[in-house]
Amino acid sequence: MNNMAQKEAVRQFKKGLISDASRQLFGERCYEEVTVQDIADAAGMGKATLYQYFESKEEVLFSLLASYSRDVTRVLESCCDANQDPYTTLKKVISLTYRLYLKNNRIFLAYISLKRTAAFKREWLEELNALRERKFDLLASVLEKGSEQGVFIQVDSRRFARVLNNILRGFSLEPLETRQGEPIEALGEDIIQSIIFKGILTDGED
Amino acid sequence: MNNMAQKEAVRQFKKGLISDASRQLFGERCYEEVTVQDIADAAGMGKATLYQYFESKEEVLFSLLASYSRDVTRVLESCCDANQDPYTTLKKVISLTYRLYLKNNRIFLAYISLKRTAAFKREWLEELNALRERKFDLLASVLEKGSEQGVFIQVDSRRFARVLNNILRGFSLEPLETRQGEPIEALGEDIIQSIIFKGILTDGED
Amino acid sequence: MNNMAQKEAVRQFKKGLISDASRQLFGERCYEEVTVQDIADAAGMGKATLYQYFESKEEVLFSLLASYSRDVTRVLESCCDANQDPYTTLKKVISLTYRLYLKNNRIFLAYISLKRTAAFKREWLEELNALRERKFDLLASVLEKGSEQGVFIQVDSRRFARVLNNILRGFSLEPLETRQGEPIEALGEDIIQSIIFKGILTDGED
Amino acid sequence: MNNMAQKEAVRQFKKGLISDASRQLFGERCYEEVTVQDIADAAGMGKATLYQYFESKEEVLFSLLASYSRDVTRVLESCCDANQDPYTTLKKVISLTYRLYLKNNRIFLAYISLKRTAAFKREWLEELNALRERKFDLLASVLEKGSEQGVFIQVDSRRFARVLNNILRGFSLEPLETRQGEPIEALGEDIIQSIIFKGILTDGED
DNA sequence: TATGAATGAGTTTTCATTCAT
DNA sequence: TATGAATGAAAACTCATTCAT
Repeated sequence: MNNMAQKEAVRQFKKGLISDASRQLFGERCYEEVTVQDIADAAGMGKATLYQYFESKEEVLFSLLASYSRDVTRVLESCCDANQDPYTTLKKVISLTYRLYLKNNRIFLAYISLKRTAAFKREWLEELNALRERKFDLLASVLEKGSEQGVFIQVDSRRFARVLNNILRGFSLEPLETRQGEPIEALGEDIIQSIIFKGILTDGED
Repeated sequence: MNNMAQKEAVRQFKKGLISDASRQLFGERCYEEVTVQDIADAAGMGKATLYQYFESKEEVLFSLLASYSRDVTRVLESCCDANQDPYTTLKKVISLTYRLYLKNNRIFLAYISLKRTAAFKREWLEELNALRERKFDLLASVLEKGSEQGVFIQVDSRRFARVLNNILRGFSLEPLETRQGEPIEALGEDIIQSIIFKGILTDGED
Repeated sequence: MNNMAQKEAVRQFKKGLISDASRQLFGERCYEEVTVQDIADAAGMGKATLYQYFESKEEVLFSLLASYSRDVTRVLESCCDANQDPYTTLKKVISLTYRLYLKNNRIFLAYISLKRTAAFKREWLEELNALRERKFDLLASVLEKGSEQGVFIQVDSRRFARVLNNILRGFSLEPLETRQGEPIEALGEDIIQSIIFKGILTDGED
Repeated sequence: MNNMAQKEAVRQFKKGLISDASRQLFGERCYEEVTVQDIADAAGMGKATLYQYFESKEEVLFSLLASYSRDVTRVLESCCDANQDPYTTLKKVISLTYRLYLKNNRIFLAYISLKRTAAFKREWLEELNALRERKFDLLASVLEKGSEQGVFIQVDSRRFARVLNNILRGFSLEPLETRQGEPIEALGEDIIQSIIFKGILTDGED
């Protein structure tokens, strides 16, 4: 019978409730400030119930990180599959990646804080590192293709990927730095794209 | 009398001991992981003594942030004063700012977490915001000058400054994201400079 | 109708499954360390099902204690019935009782801890006390018979029974005190019997 | 200056307050039932203060166990030093050891429960094992001397010591088994001594 | 002024028991 | 009847901050 499958579906649905609640909360406040009780309340369940789905508060964060990383990878994969010219591909990559980064900026911050602690399991770290590697592989492949075609400059594509990643990360953190409640006019994607592609010089000086 | 000035000097010296110790510790571990006891030990004094110089752990962080922001401002000011061509000036600005950001990346992270909390006094926030404004003013002035001279592209110089700041911030956080103990070959300043100035396109496409 | 009896038989059978499982577990780990989930798992049923047969974890322990006490009583009764000479009878009593104590030493420990708590029902305590009384009656009767026949020393047979009980209890706890994994050569029953019967003096000093 | 010594003395005094309070509480209720808050309250201090003197609840128990074991050892040493005939010595040993065991019976029980857990540090176990060894050495030496002089029976003195220890332990636990509030007339030491020395047979049967 | 000592508020996690199917 | 899921109560422990000397 598909009783088993249904059970698992329900279970995944409930895990989803917890994930959604925590995603929301971690998006508003930082990891340490959000208590397990908060998450349970927001997910509409008892605190102990949460522990039936996640073994610890850290695992809740991990599941969010993994899901977010998988999203990034998926986005990159679909961009690559599209098989367009490197320039168009990269424009899309930048746009989609930036939006994902922006949405999860506080979770990324929590990751940086927690990954060194003992509570953060080695296997989680390895899974996230693997996803990270995959991300860089995909990013590098796009860049390499562009280099080969003479569209992008010639640089070690791996370093190139790191550069791109760092730039996007930097942009994604800006909203956290500026005072909440005083929303600065968002930095349009156009300017980001422009800088990345063309730099700030008007002309080939240097 | 001179006695008063001397006392104040001693006081500032002791505050400096605490600042130095905490700068060191916050550079190694994240804000939450460093205890007040750790700082007091590293500063060579009792825990209670620390509270004679700073009203709270948060104020210690604030003082570090303020000092670091003032350093950035000072760097920018000296670059501007040098009165060189915009391109040379900006190269220096990027190099020096990036280094300061890199050195204080963990402190910046703590700032993001804490600035919204009640423990972080409004007046501190205002002081830091003022320093931030000053930084952007200086950055924008450099960029504007370059734009006027036709060396840099024409963009709202304020947005331009934010772009630059975000990019440098992004690069400065990379060491925190990569797995400790597996030191990646650092991303040279040259590539950062190159991207910022010239972008990644080989040629004026788009 | 027979249906009723059969139902009750099934019920008793299931209770037996739980008892057997818990006896096994309480023999390996202490009461607090064994969870209700552990017992249910070992008994091959759901946790909630267990509560259809026992009202609480404490009652599971109680049933074990009662069963064990009844075993002791039964052993004593059979020894007395055998109608052998007091010395032979007592030797058998000591041997069999010691073995039962040894096997249930951890359960006895749990009993001591729990019997004062509110969760341990007064009626259970009374039932166990009654069984205890019965045990002492039987023990005392054996000893008294021996005293009357001049084989055993003359002491208040009730106190005598307590002495015997305490000595056997003491021996039965030794395996719990010694470091697990470093199994000491077990203290043979012979030496226990010898001490109890003849003491440690070679000769009637004092 | 003896400032340092005085500080240490005060510290030891405070540790003593905690030890005394916990000894009292662990004597009344079992280890699990006594909370850290209970101990702190009884010692007249805050919960966190207790953690300045002991690193964990387990360490409080350990210190009690160690102190009690040292007491036993000290008693045995003083008995041996007295250099009296083995019989007199052993009588004293039994009497004093029994009293110490009786006083600490519930703590001993807690030890049995906890020693296998991870929270109970290996070094504590080793220290207690060493004290235990020392106890058996002393006990064995008394018994051996008696055996050599032909006063006590000839048995491997080490096994002999274990026998004695087990018997005394058994007696010491009786008060825990009987229903509190219904104090049975205590089993006099005379009968314990008598059994140990002369056994229960009137005469050399077997 | 300098400081060790004291502390309460707060957090994660476990587990026996009940509920809903 | 059988059971997985839900849960509140409880407990150990930490740490920034204050107190007393």
